Amino acid sequence: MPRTKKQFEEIRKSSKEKILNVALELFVKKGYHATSISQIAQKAKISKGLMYNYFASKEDLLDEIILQGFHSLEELEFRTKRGVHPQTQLEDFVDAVLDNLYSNFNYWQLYLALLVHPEIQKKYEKKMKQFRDEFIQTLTLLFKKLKIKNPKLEAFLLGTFFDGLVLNFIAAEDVFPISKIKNAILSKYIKSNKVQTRKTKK
Amino acid sequence: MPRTKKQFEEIRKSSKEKILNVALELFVKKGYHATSISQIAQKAKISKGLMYNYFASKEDLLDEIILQGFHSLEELEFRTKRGVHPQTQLEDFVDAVLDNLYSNFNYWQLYLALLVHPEIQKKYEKKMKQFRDEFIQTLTLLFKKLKIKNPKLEAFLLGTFFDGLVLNFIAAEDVFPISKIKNAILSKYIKSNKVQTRKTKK
DNA sequence: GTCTATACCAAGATAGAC
DNA sequence: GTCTATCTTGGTATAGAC
Repeated sequence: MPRTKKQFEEIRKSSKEKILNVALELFVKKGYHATSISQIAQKAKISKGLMYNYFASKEDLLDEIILQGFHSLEELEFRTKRGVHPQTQLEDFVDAVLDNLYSNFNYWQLYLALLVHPEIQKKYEKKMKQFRDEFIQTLTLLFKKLKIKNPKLEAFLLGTFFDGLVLNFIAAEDVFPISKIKNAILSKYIKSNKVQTRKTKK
Repeated sequence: MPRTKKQFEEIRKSSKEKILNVALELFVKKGYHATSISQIAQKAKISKGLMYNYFASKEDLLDEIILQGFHSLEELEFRTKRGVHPQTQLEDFVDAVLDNLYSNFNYWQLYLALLVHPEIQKKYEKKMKQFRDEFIQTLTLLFKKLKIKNPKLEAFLLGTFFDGLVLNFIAAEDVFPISKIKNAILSKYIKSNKVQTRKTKK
């Protein structure tokens, strides 16, 4: 019996990757503890036993997913181009964050889920703190260039807002368009009436 | 020595309340699924069996806690005083939210923990949506009075910011003082240079 | 109202066949 | 590499004594 393209594709795709993808999806949707190995195996169409060929334990599976997640999040380009007007730099930065937030949504969601429970958070504390610090630092520098008062506080506030944004995207059914959000943010920091000088990607 | 009805009542209440408090603490710290009945019983210094005298199941316990949480959150006074300058109304509103955020921190944290997992969220969806809608509605009205452009979008943005704030209070070790945060928020919506007209509570 | 003992089950993990 | 069968543990929940 000949196999369809899709079937072939599925067989070809490595089992490990399938497990990782399915596990991420379920961990995000139901939470780590509420998701059982059986559920993951079932959805990935493999046996429970096979799981343990690729991962030493359930926790090990989580670790790999989170590592993978941090890697994706780190693609966020923190460095800002030199020689460009700081106003444009801020715009680029906000663009980059919002883009990343959309394209890596699953990982952001996982990141939040870790963040809300102090005990769980501890394990990945160091990497998370590093990520946050880098974020705040870049933004603070940018605000300084823009001559905004209390640049560090403002950086914290904007970072905080982005966290809330992820949260709301998870919860909300009626989402505000990203371009409106972007412009609303920028207008708070850039006094010019013509904030929207360029088209947003989305 | 015979006990009165009232005394029994009080004993009953105190045990139950102890369970509720301990469970809230553990659910928030470790998460619902990661917390076992044994752990709750141990920390509350009661037996596992007694748990089931007060609550039909672990899930029932969670339900009661969440109900209690919503009740606390609802104490937030959404209605704004009439006859007062809208600028002051906004200030009062922000004050009220920040105060509530501090005094009911545990419940806000629980609220976020529910929010991050779509599957869990579904169960309490209706109550949560109602709470959010009321919040946004009040704020939108206030922004309209203040003649701010896109009042509904701005209300969403500020609500989003508050969500992020809870998240950051959970995660961060170095927290910005509440009065600075308050002033930073207000200065974004009130153009006057003299935002800080009154002392904040904290 | 509170405890101990225990039933029952589902989850994580391993062994060994193919 | 993948499966099925099985072990082991720890969890929820119940029964019954005090």
